Amino acid sequence: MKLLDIGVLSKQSGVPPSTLRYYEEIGLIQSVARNGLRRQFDPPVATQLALISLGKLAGFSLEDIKRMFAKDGSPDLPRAELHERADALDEQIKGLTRLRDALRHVADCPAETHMECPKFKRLVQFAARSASGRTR
Amino acid sequence: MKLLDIGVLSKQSGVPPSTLRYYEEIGLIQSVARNGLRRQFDPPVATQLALISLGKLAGFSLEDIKRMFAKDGSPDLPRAELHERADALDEQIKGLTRLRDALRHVADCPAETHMECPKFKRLVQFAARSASGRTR
DNA sequence: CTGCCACTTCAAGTCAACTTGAGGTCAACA
DNA sequence: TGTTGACCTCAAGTTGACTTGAAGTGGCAG
Repeated sequence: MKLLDIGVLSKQSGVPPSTLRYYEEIGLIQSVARNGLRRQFDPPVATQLALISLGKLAGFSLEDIKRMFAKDGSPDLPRAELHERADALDEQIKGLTRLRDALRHVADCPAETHMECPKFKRLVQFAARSASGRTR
Repeated sequence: MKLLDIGVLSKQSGVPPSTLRYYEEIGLIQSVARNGLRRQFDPPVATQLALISLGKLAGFSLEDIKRMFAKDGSPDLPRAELHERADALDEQIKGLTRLRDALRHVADCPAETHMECPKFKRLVQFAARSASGRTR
């Protein structure tokens, strides 16, 4: 199997080498060899990095993410918890969707006073409610 | 108009008083009066707080959020930028949706080796791609 | 064989977003 | 009138996620 030099992986993934080293230090990813000094990674690490960036996007801490995946990078949670996470994501998606709708409403609504606009308030309160099943 | 004591607002919104003071310090919200020592807030601040928590959920920094809203808390961006933000949210929602789908797939897929499963990889790579229009 | 450059380690620094602690104040209740 | 409790200020501490800097190394290009 062809290995990826840290520099190559970094370029490919957009993640700086310092961050890759940091991720390895905290056990989030693993290098499998060295070429001289240089870390070499298995290609699937690229998928892992994609997963990590998604996890961050979803607001998970690196610790959370670490707990969600085995060292080979494949998800490592009991079925039930996976569904729980997925459900939580659904909630979050709902919140973001309503925030988006609120922004679009504001862009199109001629009213001066959005804080008083019932439609706006409804959108925001609703959105915040579904958002309050918190992650961070 | 009835004002809210910081303690009341805190209880109502779930945001600790220390955080409310901090938010005021950085100019994100404003108290309008004091009762003795105690800060008093206008009720619409509650809506502002909802908006702030949504913004954080979406991965915006407090600085970003501050720039997006006028001091009265109503969104304060040119129309075009509002649409841009909304579009960015759409991208983020797509990413999260695919992450969710990936998690559900894993929960239901009997394969041992998700990192090799083409469906899983496809979901993740796709998701990461739409996520890379970055926010933070 | 000599540079060069991207890597290496390790410690320390940075930034955002809060929280905590010390020492003080006020109003309301017993 | 005195005590209580929730607030006040201001400075310093904390946590997570990195980045930066100093001092060193290894392989490849010329």
